[in-house]
Amino acid sequence: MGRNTLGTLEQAVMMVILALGDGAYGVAIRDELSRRTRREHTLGAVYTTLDRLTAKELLVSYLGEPTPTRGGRAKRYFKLTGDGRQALDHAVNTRHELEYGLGLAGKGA
Amino acid sequence: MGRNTLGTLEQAVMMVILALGDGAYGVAIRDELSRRTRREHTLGAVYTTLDRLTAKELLVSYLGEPTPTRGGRAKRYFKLTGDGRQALDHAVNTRHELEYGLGLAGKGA
DNA sequence: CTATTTCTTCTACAATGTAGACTGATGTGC
DNA sequence: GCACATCAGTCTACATTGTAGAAGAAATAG
Repeated sequence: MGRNTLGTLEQAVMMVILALGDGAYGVAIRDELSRRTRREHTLGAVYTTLDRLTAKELLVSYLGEPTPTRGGRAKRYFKLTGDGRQALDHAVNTRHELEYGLGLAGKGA
Repeated sequence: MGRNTLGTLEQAVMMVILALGDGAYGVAIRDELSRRTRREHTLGAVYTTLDRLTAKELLVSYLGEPTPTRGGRAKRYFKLTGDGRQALDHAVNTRHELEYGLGLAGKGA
């Protein structure tokens, strides 16, 4: 139990959580993820990933207060753990190592 | 037939193929991949990925001449197709979109 | 108290990741 | 030629990730 290779979605979700700072809960993560990847993602897919990352202790979650809006039940917020941060950094480094020397684009549509 | 999300290994293999240019055949790909990711990969794992990418027409392969070294049988070389190049570029762009604004490291251990 | 909205959990299956055994093709040295 | 060491690629099987959609729980409005 130590082999740690993050999948594409896993990395994406972790990055989105960093981007959202506080306020990183299920629905918000899903929306920001869809926005940044220009692609729809279902809540189920996102939560599954969130759960697995939490099980691997790369994320931790805590419950917030319910907001006084209709249906505003308590949200579960997520943030990276030290291990999570480390795993993500490692993935980013590996990525750079792979891209090194290639003339890969970087412009969007 | 349109769903196109490249996995971590798939992207890595494609990048390594670009990095190797000509000379991108199984064993060489495995070695360069292991070197860049600082991690061992088995031939089986690499070939499986190579086959799947070929099936998706993101790669094409062609046989080379046998080299006159002991056991030097003919190698199967791989290169990206137009679709492959496009899929990789897309993945890279999405990645940048995700990293945008985060202060992610870039230095290795 | 039931309808509706917001958010989360559960279940199931498809796609990717990974390992290791197995097969085929060459040369080497007797 | 024959047994063997090498280099390369194929096949099989199972673990981990990706993805969807249905179901469940909490909250407010009326």
